[in-house]
Amino acid sequence: MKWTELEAADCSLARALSAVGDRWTLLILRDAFLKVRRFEAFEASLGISRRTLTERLEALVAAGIFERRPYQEKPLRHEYRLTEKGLGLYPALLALIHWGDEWVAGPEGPPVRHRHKGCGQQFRSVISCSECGEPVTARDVIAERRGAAAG
Amino acid sequence: MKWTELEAADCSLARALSAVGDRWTLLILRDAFLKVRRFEAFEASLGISRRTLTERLEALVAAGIFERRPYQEKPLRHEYRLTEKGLGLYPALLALIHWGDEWVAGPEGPPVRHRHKGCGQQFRSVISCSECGEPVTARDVIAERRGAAAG
DNA sequence: CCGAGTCAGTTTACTTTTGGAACTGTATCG
DNA sequence: CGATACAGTTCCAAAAGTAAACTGACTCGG
Repeated sequence: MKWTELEAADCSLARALSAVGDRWTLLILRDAFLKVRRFEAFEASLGISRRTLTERLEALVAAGIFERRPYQEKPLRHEYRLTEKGLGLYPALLALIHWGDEWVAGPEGPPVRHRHKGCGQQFRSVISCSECGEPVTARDVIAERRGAAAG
Repeated sequence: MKWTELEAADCSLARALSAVGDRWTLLILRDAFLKVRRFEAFEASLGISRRTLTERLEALVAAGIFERRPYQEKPLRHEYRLTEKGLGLYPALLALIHWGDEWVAGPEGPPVRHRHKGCGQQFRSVISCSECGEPVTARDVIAERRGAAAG
């Protein structure tokens, strides 16, 4: 199977992954959420090869997750900024980070804490139900395929 | 950079990705949450090459995300089941799926809907603050590095 | 004006990973 | 006995990734 085929799959996860389901891509997004915007800054922060970085940035722009916009002329230089679509990935990143905090953190605990501007507290992300507001785990959910019910 | 180095990074996302940050791995997990457990079943469902599937399953077992347990003797056969650590990835998967639903679904809308056993309703996942319960977006969060504050 | 430095890539040569198909080995079924 | 099921393993070619050097527009200091 090729990754272009995945895009056409009738599965939101497969489609999401065809856009961002790659090791480097997710790390690039992490940096983007930490305000990294320029080619050299991504390279320095990640240790990614320049060729691969070029490819990933192009793909993310093509996917509408980054916007490539000039930040100076003479010489013309561009920076990469998250679009609304890109910002929408934040919950997924946060969920992954908090899984990492819980299951694979070192002895010193999570390296980064997150503070909620709204209430001023350090927090963990909680996934909850849009309808009743209760927290949701894998065991609380039934997946139903369009049309018929399914496991 | 090699992916073994990533594991040692002082970043929960990097560590999480060193375990599951790969296109196939996430799709394997999707199937696992849909009760797929056997080698041939994963292969048929995914269209992954047998070699790559073998590798990924071994890595997931080594990471403690899958447990490999016999389901028959004569001939001895094993199945792959999610551990608690693996089940803990559900919020991240769900967040990614709902991002896919919102941003990359086809004209017919999301292929799979999720129903909450607790309240019986179809729902979307909402990421919220563990302290105040309010929904959280990228703009509501300040990341603070261990020790000192940071952007 | 010259040489060094900055930034964003592109090119080249080499290594690693992946895909796909065939092969292995145990066991059951008819 | 031959066919089928299952879970891999092995082989080779193709694709993707790496590091390092190169390009090209421009700025700055002297």
